[in-house]
Amino acid sequence: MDIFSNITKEDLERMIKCMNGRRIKYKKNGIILSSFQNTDIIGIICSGSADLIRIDYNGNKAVIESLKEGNVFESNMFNMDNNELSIIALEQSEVLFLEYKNIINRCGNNCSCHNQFIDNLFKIVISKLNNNYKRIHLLTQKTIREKLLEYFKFLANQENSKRIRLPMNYTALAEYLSVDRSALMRELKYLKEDRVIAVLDNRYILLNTF
Amino acid sequence: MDIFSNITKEDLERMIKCMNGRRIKYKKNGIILSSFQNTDIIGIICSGSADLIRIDYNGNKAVIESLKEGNVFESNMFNMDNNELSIIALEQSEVLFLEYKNIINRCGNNCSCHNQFIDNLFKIVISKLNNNYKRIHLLTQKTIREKLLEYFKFLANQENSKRIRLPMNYTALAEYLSVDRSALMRELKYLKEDRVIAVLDNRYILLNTF
DNA sequence: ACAAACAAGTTGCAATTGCAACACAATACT
DNA sequence: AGTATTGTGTTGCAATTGCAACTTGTTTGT
Repeated sequence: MDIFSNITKEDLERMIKCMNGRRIKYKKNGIILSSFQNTDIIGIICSGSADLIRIDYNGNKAVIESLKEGNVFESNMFNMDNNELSIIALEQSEVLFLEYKNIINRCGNNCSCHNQFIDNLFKIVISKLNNNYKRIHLLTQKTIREKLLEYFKFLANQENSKRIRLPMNYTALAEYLSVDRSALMRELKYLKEDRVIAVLDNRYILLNTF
Repeated sequence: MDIFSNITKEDLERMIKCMNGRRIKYKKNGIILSSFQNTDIIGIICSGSADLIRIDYNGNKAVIESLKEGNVFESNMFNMDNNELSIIALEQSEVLFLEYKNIINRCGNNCSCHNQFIDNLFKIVISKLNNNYKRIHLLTQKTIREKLLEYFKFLANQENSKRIRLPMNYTALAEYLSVDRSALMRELKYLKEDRVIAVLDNRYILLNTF
């Protein structure tokens, strides 16, 4: 899902001007956005990567969203609660900022590319929403076994096959499911012993139930 | 957050026509939308209430979102995965359907109310996203105690007071945090014993830490 | 006003899980 | 090529949690 899909290069350049676009470079650990600024903007990671993090009342940092090249963030979210949200560059990165009000209230030209842009943006946000619902579904499963099986079934459904490939390593999966890594490994072992799954080489898993 | 805020009644009526609006009444348990239909629409609950539910591979129903009067749902989400999502009326309800394509590609009139509508819609979706991130933050806490305290701190921050009012009952809270209700009650008791919180009459709680 | 339905509160016990502390394999770094 | 870092896999043990089975309040409906 690309924010610029179905938009020609010429239209794009014109539109970026129209939306008061500014490209800014950040060093590693640079603060791309924090709750203190409260401008409504849309940001696009042109190169590099960044994390959207929440700093909670105890000072703990939690990664809410990982942003990679081409990904989009919406600053509107920042003013919602008194939550301290920040976006931090993980490496040397370039970000394109667009003004929210110029996205919503388009210029007089009524260019169709602008509609396409809003369509893309809306679909990106909806897809984020959907990812969240999925994760919530997994997190609300009672046992690690259930979390794993539901996750595997998501993948199997997506790939339309009993043979699935994990898109992340076990350490990351444990974090995603919010369980202890060693406990996850143990449960995987039990699942193998019970012949519910078979782990093939590398990161491939075969589901015996579907 | 109202989808029609800052839009006059006259503009509204015009716009609804423009977006091919259709009002449909449903009986209790009526299917407002299911994954099988794949039209891109925005739905608004005019009266009554409904649940957005996921039916998983075992046939278990999980409520993803509770929709009340004035709330909005986006059917775009339905075509994302092979997930079986449905919206079911919980009581006699009326729903206004608007065509997504007519929302994005506006009519020639270039009316400002249309921009306002897109602004409202976008902010609603962003606020849903934000609610999800909050819930994920709570669900990823390791212990019931941490879940409760983070939840209380959200509320205290929102109300800017150590004295908070729970917006739901304990049964609903246990479900929201995905923990056993009796275990939640037990943890509340421990929190009281440890003087971390004090439970006032009804549903008011006083936080001793902040 | 009464019953029925729902919510709060309690507790023993067993199952699940997190934690700590490892060994070992794979990858990345210089 | 050798070292440092990161990921995998294992296990004992203690802490947390879910479950079951209750009792006691509190609402709601007729």
